[in-house]
Amino acid sequence: MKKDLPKTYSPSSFEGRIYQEWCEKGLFTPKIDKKKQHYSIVIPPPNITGQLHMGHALDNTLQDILIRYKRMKGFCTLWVPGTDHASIATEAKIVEAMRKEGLTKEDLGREKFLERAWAWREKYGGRIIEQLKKLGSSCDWTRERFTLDEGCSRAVRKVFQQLYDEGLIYRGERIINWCPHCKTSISNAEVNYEEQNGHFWHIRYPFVGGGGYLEVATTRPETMLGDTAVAVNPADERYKHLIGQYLELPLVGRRIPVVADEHAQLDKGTGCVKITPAHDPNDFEVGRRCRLPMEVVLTEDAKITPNYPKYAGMDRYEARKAIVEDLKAGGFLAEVEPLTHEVGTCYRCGTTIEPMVSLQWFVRMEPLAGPAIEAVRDGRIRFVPERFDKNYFHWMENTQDWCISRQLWWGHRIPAYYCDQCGKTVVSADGCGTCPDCGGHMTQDPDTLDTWFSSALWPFSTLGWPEKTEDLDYFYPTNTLVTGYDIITFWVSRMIFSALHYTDNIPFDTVLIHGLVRDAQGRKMSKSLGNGIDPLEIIDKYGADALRFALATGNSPGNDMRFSDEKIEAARNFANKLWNAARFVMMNLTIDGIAEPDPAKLAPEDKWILTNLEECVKSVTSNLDRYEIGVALSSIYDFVWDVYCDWYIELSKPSVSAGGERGEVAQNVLAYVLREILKLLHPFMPFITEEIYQGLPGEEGSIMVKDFPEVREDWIFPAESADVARVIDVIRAIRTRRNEMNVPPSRKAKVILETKFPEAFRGSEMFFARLASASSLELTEDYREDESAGGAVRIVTDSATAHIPLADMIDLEAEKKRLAAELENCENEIKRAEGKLANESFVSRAPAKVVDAEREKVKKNTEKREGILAALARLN
RNA sequence: GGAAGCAUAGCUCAGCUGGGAGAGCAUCUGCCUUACAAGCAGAGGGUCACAGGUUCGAGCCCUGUUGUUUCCACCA
Repeated sequence: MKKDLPKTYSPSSFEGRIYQEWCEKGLFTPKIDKKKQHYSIVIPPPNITGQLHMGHALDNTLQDILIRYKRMKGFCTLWVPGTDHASIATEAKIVEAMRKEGLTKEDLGREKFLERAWAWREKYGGRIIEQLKKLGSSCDWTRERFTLDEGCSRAVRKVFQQLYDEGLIYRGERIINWCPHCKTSISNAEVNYEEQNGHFWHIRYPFVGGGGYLEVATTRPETMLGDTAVAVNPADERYKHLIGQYLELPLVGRRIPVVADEHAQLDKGTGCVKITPAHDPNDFEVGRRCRLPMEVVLTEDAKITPNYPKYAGMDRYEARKAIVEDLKAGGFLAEVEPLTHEVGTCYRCGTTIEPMVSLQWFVRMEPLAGPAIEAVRDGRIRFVPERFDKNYFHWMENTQDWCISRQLWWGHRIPAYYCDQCGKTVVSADGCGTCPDCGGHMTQDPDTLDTWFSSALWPFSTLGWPEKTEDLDYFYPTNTLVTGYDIITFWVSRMIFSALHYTDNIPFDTVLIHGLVRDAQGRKMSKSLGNGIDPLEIIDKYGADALRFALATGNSPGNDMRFSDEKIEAARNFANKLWNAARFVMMNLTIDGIAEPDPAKLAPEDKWILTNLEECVKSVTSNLDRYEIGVALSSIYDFVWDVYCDWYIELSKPSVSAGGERGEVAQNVLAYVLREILKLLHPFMPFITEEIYQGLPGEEGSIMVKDFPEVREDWIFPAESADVARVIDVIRAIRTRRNEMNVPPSRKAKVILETKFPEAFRGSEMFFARLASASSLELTEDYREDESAGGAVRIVTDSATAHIPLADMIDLEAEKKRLAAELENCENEIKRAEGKLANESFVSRAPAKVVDAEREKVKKNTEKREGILAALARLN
């Protein structure tokens, strides 16, 4: 129903209401129609501990734009929402909260702890969902999922068992990354390397029974307690003869052999490497090759074990100090060099990780990686922008086995059971109470799985897999996955190999990668810097539409962007502009519905705006189809502001106020184009477009389920458009001239237009009156100076010369100069274009379109030159 | 040690398959022209990092250089 809009644009007054209406009408829930093509997206599930930040806002804005666009394009669309249990992050928060109460996990016990965790999830898990709603996300909330819900858990257990049965999951003692703060193993992908200042300590290891020493160098002297050998390269002439001899480990007194191993490099350090198989990944490998014993010297909180009474209980850094002191005192320390090196840290808490030998579960990656690489290589899955596939290939090709067990309680408990009596291991998705061999009691593995193990299944577990559900059948594989480049290795790659292995299908066909949202200075937003911008505050102040606009505009796939006050203000201003344009249209509407414009009745300016609209539709559509969301949006911005508002609304005013049939036609075109604009813009700015749409006369239902504009080739009118462009050119030229001469708009003046295109200007009196301060407009093909007027200002375009009798304002000399400059300009243009056209190979090789454009330039500039020369002649 | 991105107006960034460089903000000038001062009408401002190459034609493609950011990697 037609209604007038409030005078000021205040998004907070309608955004909440509109979102609620969409929900109540169930518009986010698709009706499965097998005749229609599906388009589905699964949300990258935010952590339940999380609050909406700018990264989420960007990620979800992009997804919502795609989903809304496809929905309007007639696809059966589904956007599956949900949250991630985020085992480490959540458990850490709960432990932290408990610590404030003076409690530990162990005080509570597993069961009570999990009760707390679920309560936490109850309390905070919904928070981020509410925040996504404020952003306008059109997710199907009836299908909301959680990585730890029953369905996802079943999928996880099933996958685990299948992989185990196939021999792709194994349990073994390997060196893993241990976080002494989180007290769990983490995968290689979860380790961040940071440059740190350290030292290179050179230590002398004496030979057993005297006779000199070998010098080794290490960055971690405290691990020497666990040394079980020193390695030299078998090709190293300096040490070759010493292989097989024994050294006495300083401070400990253990006899350790000198072994030969390629790991020791001739040109590095002293060429001798101390080997600590239990606390270094390389040494672990050396230990296996040389069958060395493993000596564990650190506990799970990174303190020295009781086996070394002198240092027992010291944490690794204290122990380092003490041991260095003792080495020095014992005369074993040869040298200390300063050194910067990369140190692994926990991606969650930043603590320096400790490589340790530990019994853990692993996924064998090599057999899974091959097909995953193939799917991207053969184009079944495409990264946008393409360059990220290099990233992906590199990781996939070099990936090592994935450590999936975590010493945490919050998560999917590993479905492996061990017999208390005979030690048999049973892996079963359905649980196992008694030992199939001896009937003994089975105890389930206490560990849980890496959070990413369940997220890896997300695209199909959320659709019901392993059940054969209708959703899975219809919506899978999904189409676009939208995520940041920082998460390709953690998540995207794992979804790909998981999907290929379990569902025999790709999880999605396109991965749209976006960058990070940085602050106005280009810094990463972070808690420690305190430079984070809260999207919710932005929404409160400027509206969700403005936030979405600011995030979507001027940004291309894969690139970082900065967020600043200027950007969000510009976005809000655009919303305000649209609001006011709509307000103008509605104030002037007397028709009770919007009809298809009838070409027979249209004025040239109507045809001009429709032609421009079609160009805009073309640009928006093709750019959205190529995921160029920012470019698509700026096409709309330009059309709305520079074409529709600045020109068409102004050009339509005379018709609208004149009324009658012409008035109604103009009204209808105004409203029609506005409605198409709203549809084009709806995916980007859903709230304001819906609010305005609801006020249009004769429109029923929500804009979000209307058809997206299609290009209408029959509404492109090149001839009339060119004529209107001529009028606009002349008006612009007059404005510029008047501005230069400081003539106030209040001073009206007669305009005599000398033109060879009188048809183009016929009927444009009102345009010149309103937009070029003309008191009257006279058209002539053969201008003769009215001597009594005493001279006039001449304004020359390629299609007309405007003569304006503002004799008293003219500075003759300045006028001559200006015209001379314009003439020179014009002649340069002609020379340039003619030069090009004189070039034989240009004319023969360049496309006809380009050559014609050059010819057209010559023609236009030649016409313009004539006008300028005539104007100059009159000055003398 | 490998790999990638970026370098365009004072600032922040667009620039689609190569066909005479654009926006927002900032600056300057003039306007309350009843949709909008969150606005209107104008103006100024660029050797598209540098050096070569391919091409009739290069911001765009190729090579190298410089600066910068990021990712990956087991450096004792």
